[in-house]
Amino acid sequence: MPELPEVETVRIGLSRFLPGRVIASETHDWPKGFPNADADVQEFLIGAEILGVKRRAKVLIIELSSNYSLVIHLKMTGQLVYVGEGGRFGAGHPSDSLVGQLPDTSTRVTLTCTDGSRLFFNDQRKFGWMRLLPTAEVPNIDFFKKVGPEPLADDFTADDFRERIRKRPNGLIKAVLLDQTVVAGVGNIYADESLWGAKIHPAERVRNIGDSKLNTLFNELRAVLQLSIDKGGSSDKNYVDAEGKRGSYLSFANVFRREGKPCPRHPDTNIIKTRVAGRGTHTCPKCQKEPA
DNA sequence: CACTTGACCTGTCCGC
DNA sequence: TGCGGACAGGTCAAGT
Repeated sequence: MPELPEVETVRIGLSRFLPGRVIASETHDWPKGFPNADADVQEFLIGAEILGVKRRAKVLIIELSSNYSLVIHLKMTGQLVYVGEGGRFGAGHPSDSLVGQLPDTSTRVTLTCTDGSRLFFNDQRKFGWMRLLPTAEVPNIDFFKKVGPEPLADDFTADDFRERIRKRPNGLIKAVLLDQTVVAGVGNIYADESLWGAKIHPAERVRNIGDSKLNTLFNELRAVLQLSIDKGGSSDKNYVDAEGKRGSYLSFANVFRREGKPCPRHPDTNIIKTRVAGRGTHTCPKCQKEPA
């Protein structure tokens, strides 16, 4: 579920709560998702102070004073929820929250700090993972060696974007956008939203898309990602931020999960849902012309 | 090599 | 109400 804006929203939240806290204990029952040896956990996690929380692509990195880091991928249904010593932080309207009392049946890992606050790693579908690694080795994991540039980085330009996209001339543009080695952090929601913004059909081959369209796509992608971060990400079923709260981006979405509703540009034309590159795909048949 | 498809899991929703 | 099948926001491995 979580794409770049959701993971970034979690990072921002965790950065407010975690630094300075010291990990007192850890429990998990999930050898596949968190396979580190108990001895490493004892030596490098327990007693360590949390220094900071970083993000690269859709991966979170919690840096520890032991010179180790927790590296976490939420995949489709992962959540990282922090519960302060006095209970949940930021308890707003119940409708803001998608999680109840924790731990629950989806809780895979629980970290307890010396002040009694806790961090829960929940993951209903168990696709996510967590690794305790030496901080110096984090950039060397396979995923980071292959992953593309951050689309919101100041030095990432439209020229860079086109150059990377054009290395895959025969690819469907949506499949290329979703490929993490081309650009980091784009998933199904923001692929559909940015392609609608640029009026490009997701099944169009890259070689059939002109430079000006790719430039528009670059601008739309960055705008959509930034807007979603500003709105706290997209919550459909599972995603919540570090306080267990929903994000509101989907109420601003133009096509995603809006099948059967009118296209914002064409009130007389309804959004349709199809399948492109093996993924559910939302388009306006009027402004995104299907390739011949 | 470039591209596509299925597998990994669990839960939910939809049609019969 | 019960049951089977399709589907869900991500990545990899294996297939063509």
